[in-house]
Amino acid sequence: MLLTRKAQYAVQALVDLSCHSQGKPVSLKDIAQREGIPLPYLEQLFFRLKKGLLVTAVRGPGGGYLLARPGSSIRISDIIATVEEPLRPVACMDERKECERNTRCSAHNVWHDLGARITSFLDGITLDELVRDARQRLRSE
Amino acid sequence: MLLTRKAQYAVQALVDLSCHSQGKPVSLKDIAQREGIPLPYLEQLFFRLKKGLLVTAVRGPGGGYLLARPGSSIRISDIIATVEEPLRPVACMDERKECERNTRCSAHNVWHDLGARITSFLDGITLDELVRDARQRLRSE
DNA sequence: TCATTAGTTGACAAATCAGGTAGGGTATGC
DNA sequence: GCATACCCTACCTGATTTGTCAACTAATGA
Repeated sequence: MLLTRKAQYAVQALVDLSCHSQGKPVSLKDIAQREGIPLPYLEQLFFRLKKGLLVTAVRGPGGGYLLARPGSSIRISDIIATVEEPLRPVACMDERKECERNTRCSAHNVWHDLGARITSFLDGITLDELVRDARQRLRSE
Repeated sequence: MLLTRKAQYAVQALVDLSCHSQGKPVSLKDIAQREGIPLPYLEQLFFRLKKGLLVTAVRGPGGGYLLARPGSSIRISDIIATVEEPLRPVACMDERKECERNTRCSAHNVWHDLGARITSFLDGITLDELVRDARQRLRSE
């Protein structure tokens, strides 16, 4: 599996946040309830999202989180990169330590190209696009 | 990670087999040595590959495995599908049991489209193409 | 000022899964 | 009849993911 729940949760939560914000902070409690995500787990995720400068926190009563920048400038790949380890189609594609069989691996190019396609696909979708989708779905129900 | 070692090993092993066969069976021992794959693990894989009708076995001394059909008709996606569980970009894309949040999941379409792209990419590459690559690499060394 | 809301942070437990091992078997050719 | 090589199942183990707990800090409103 390419993406773990972490990434799914993060994307869903940010769509939810964006949908329900209207300029005001949204509490994790609300997001957790609406999206069916365990609250403490969501807290961990938003801790990372904040460090990754995708959201800002507002403390105290009526507080919550806000998008740190417009949803049109947040790509799905940004979200994923913030909460997960770097994506890789196969184990040996890890950039940090070069695959010891790289040179002889007959399929190396395949994995490499596959990774590039995945990345470019996720680069091409913004949070706003998902929000629009979600709004449409809500309306049509 | 999208693909496990199982898939990598299987692809590599079949390329190796195809490269070294010349109509005669190739033993797993040889493949294991050349490719650096644990022999008992390779046996497990080829058990599946045989059930998946990608290879045929020849028993006894001088035996080994043969491709069950021409490498030009074996797609990378065939190999992967045979040894691994169905590919899925995220956990909830499992076809067997429908994701309970499918309907509300704001990112569902993204995961779905991503999966389709990955599959079509791997559908488009045949074993023979990899074999040609591998031969070229051997020659240029 | 004090109760309440809500984010902060680290430790840790449960579950899952990849990767590999063990250890039998069975067919074949010499 | 024995060495070779495939056949098949069951199991182990360590890493990772997922989720929980608990104690804390900060901000706000009554």
